[in-house]
Amino acid sequence: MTEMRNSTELLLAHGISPTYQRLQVLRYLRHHTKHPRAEDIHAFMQRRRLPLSKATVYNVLNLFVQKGLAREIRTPQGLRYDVDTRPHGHFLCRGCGHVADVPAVCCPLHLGEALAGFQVHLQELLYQGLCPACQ
Amino acid sequence: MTEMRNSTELLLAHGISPTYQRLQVLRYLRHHTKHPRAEDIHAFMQRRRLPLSKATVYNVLNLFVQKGLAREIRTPQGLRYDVDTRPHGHFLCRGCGHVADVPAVCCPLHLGEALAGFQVHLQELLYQGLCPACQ
DNA sequence: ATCATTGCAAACACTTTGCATACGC
DNA sequence: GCGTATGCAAAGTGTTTGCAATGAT
Repeated sequence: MTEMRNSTELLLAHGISPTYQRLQVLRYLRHHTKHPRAEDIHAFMQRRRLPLSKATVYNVLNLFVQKGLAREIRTPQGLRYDVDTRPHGHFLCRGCGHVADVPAVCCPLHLGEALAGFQVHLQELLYQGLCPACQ
Repeated sequence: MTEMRNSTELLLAHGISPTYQRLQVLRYLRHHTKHPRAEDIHAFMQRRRLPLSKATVYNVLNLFVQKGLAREIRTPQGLRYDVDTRPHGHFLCRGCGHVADVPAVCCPLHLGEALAGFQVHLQELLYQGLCPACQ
């Protein structure tokens, strides 16, 4: 991913004080585009012997979501995280478990008369099936 | 809901033997359009003193999903169930927790070139926000 | 009699929380 | 030094599972 700004600035811009652990999590999210689960992040840090407990991973991720820096992807295998908060959907392959991005084109934020009077704050679009490699 | 066929026939048509408990769950789903959680179904049966354990509720719901008789709706508050398996989305109100249906018009099953080569088996579309009554 | 279904309770996975320690301005 | 963040372990939640009892054909 092209880093438009460095991760410290990104945290500050979202009103989050840039601690060591938060930076590690953010950097992981920005460089690993596989939509990881909390467990993946924790395991990675453990492997690298970076200090970051599981509780902190969850705390940090929830903080990011709350501050609008990341979003959750609800899959049958639990929550995954994505630093790309622009409207777009996801495709979950039932074969390999990989989660791919789906362009926003496919998920209209504007509902037209279908939901007139409803205030939409968030949309989640998840496709499930088989990716080319798993068919 | 208009019962096109009775619930026993519906079970049989999906290759499910129509036991008492399965019929109760199916009837509940067909008559309560609020997209209930497993817990709601269990609580309802308890109140009515109908014999149906929590484990059986989960077993039956999973069986229905597996047999294509119902679908899961993944919300921040857990799984909800819907007997309407036709493609359509849902709107979750963050105020009252109500889940409303969103017409299929808004959720294209055909992805065009966006996901060419991917086999789509299932799509889930969830909007979150505030319903007219909660604004 | 046999096979499927149910119910209970225990197990389970994932996430959150309480509280003491450690850190940073 | 004080307010905040972290880490550990325990608690919580929603769901699944093992197994014995029950029910149906």
